[in-house]
Amino acid sequence: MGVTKTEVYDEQHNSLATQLKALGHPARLAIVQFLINQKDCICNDIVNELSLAQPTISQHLKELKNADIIQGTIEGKSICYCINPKVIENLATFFTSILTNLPSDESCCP
Amino acid sequence: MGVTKTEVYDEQHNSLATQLKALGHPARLAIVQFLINQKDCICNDIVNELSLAQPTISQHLKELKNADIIQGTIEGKSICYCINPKVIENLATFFTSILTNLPSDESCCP
DNA sequence: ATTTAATATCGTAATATTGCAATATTAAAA
DNA sequence: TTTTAATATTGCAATATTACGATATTAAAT
Repeated sequence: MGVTKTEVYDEQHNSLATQLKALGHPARLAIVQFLINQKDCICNDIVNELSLAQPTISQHLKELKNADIIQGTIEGKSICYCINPKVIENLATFFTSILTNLPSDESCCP
Repeated sequence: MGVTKTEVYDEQHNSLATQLKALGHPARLAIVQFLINQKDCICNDIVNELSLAQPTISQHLKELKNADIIQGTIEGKSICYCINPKVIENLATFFTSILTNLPSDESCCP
């Protein structure tokens, strides 16, 4: 039916999935990378960085914002976007905690 | 046009995106969680854990395997799946490195 | 050899995503 | 006030994803 059955999972998995899904596109990763590389968070000219049309990038930005990965405010005729450190911290914690919970014996699946 | 323009991005972003996308679904996160909770990697009965039909879970497992998140071998009439620690390590590193590269001044985007 | 149990594959319907041209919005600049 | 520049929204076509019933595969158990 093409629609994810979110009601079947717990809230933690659903929100994590939303964030990971938002980052699961190379354009959005490239945008995040670009935001990191910027010293201050003047996030102009993303369009010139990527070989995508402006509406496409705008759409990707919207999705990143919906997933709370980035946050932004309007600054005159441009926009100031930057990364939401909370979410990144959340994700970093998630993966490192998986790592620590993995069995040390890696030979179980040859 | 509905198709991601992978040729526009570098290889690092493309492969990272593949992994994140694979994890960007609550069912697949739940599967990963289940695999972690299992002490040894006998990964049976996932179907009974989730409220999804068996073909659906099989499909999700396939995607996790394609993205190299899990690895498995056939064990008689069942299958032994477990997590690929390399990829998780890779993702953990990615997010922690973002964290360290973030400006300490978080007040740039109010 | 037949049955059983676990998983995979096929086919298909419903829905979501991707990308962009055209157009709208908005606020600074002229 | 008109222009300009940056970004957002709309609409749409192409493609991908999600979910599952039906069926196939496979190897152990009977």
